[in-house]
Amino acid sequence: MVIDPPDTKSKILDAAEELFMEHGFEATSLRLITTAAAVNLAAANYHFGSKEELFQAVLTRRLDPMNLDRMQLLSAYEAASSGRPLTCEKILAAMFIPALTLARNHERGGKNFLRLLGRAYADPAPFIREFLSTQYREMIARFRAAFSRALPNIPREELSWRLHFVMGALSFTLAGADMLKIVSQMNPQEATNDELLLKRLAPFLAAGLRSPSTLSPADEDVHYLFQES
Amino acid sequence: MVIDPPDTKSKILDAAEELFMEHGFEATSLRLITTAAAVNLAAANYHFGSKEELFQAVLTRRLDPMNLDRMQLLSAYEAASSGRPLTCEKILAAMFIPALTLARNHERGGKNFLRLLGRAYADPAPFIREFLSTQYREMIARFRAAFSRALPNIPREELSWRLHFVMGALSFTLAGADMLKIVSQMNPQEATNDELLLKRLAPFLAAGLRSPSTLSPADEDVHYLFQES
DNA sequence: GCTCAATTCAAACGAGCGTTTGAATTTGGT
DNA sequence: ACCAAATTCAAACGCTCGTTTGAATTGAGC
Repeated sequence: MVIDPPDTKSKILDAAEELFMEHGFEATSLRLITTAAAVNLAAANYHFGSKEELFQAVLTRRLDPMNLDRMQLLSAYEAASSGRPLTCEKILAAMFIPALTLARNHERGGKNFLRLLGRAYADPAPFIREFLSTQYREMIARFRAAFSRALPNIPREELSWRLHFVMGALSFTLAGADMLKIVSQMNPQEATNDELLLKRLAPFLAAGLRSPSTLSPADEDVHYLFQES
Repeated sequence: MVIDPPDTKSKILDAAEELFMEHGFEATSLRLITTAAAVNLAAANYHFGSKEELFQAVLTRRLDPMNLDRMQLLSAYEAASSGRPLTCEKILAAMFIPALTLARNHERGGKNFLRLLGRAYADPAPFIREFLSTQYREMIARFRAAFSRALPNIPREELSWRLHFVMGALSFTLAGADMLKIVSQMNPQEATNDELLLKRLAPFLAAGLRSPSTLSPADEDVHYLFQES
C-alpha cells in the first residue's frame, strides 16, 4: 500500500486546522497557512475562494462525519432498545464516543480540531455563528428528541436549558480548555485519559439531566439566589 | 454629583474590553482600540507598556473584584451556617451571584466582559493561560474546600473533575456562547432572563455534584462506552 | 509666572495583511 | 504529440500591524 503525497488542498487544510486553533480565525493569515503548507499563497484562494470559506472547509471536514457518526450511533442504540426509551447515559454516549474517536484517530489532528471547535464556539463573528448553527441543527434535533423520550417529566424549555448545559460541559471538556490546570494540580496521566474522563462526565451530566424539574416558584434551594445583593 | 470625564486610561480599557471581545486578543489592533477610545496611538503603550499588559489590565479590572466578591460571599454563607457544611446550591450561588451582578451592573460592559472571558478560556496563548491560572488559583482553592466539606463521600480526584465540569457549564452559560440559538429556538425574553437561567443551572449542577462516585470499575452505565467502536 | 514631571502627540520603523492578475506550468484525454 | 483544462506561480494592489522616538503640551506646587 503506497501512501501518495498529500495534494495541495489537504496540505492547506491540515496547516489551516493547526494555525486556526493556535491563533483563531481573524489572527491567522493566509500567508502563514500557505507557508506552513509549503504551497503558493494564491492556492488558498484558488481552491477555497476566500479565507472564510477555507475556515468553513476546515470545520466541515471533521464536523460533518462526527455528527453523522453521532446520529447513526443514536439510531443504533434506539434500534437495539426495542421501543423502550434509552437511558441518559446511553444518549450521552452517542454524543461522546464519536468525539473521542475523532480525538484518538487523528492523534494530533483530532485533539487539535476539538480545541479549534472550542475556539469557534466562543467567536462572535456572524459567519461562524451561522455556520455552526446550521451544522448542528439536525444533530441537536435528533438528540433533543431522544432526551425528551428518556425524560418525559422534564418540560420542554427546561430540557432545552439542560441540553445547553450538557453541550457546555462537553465542549469545554473536549476542547481541553486548560481549566484543568487551574481547577487542580491534576495527575497528568489521569488528565489525558479520555476513557476515565467520560466515565466521570457521563454520570455527572446524567444526574443533572434527571434531577426533578424546578419550574415551581417555591423552590427552596434557589430562591435565595436573588435576594437583593 | 458631577460626572467627570473618563481619563485616558479608562477610555482605553473600555474600548479594549469591547474590541478584544469582538475580535480576540491577537486580531485586535492597538490602532483600532485607540481610535475607538479617541486617544492617541502611543497612549496605549505609555499607560500599559504593551498590548499583552493592556489585555491583562482589561481582565484584572473586573475579574479581581468579581473573584473577591465570590470568596467573601462564600465566607458569609459559611459564617451563617454555624459549622454545618453548606449545600451545593449555596456554594454554587456564591460562584454565580457575583458574576450575575457584574453582568447586570455595567449593563453593556458586564455582559461584554463575560463573553471576553469565555474567549480567553479558549485561547491557547501561553501568557493568557498563565494569567488566568494565577488569577483563579486562590478562588478555586476556596471553593474546592467548600465542596469537599459539602460532599465528603466524593473522592478528591473525582471532585476535581466535577469542579471542572461545573466551571465549563458555568462559563459556557455566562459567556452566552450562542449555543442557545443552536440548541433550541429559545424564547428571547426567556433566554435573557439571568435569574431564571440560574434557577435552572444551579439545581442541574448540584444534582451532578451529589451523584454517587463512579470510581468502582464495574459501573454498569458507563462500561459500554468503550467497547471497540 | 516659572519649573519640572506627567501626559499627549505626529511621525516613522520594518513587516505583514487578503485578494487579484496574468503568465507559466502541469495534467489527462485523444 | 497535441490541446484544453486544471493548477501553480511571482508580483503587485492599497492597507494595517506593534513599538519607539523626540518634540509639544498640560497642570500642580512653589
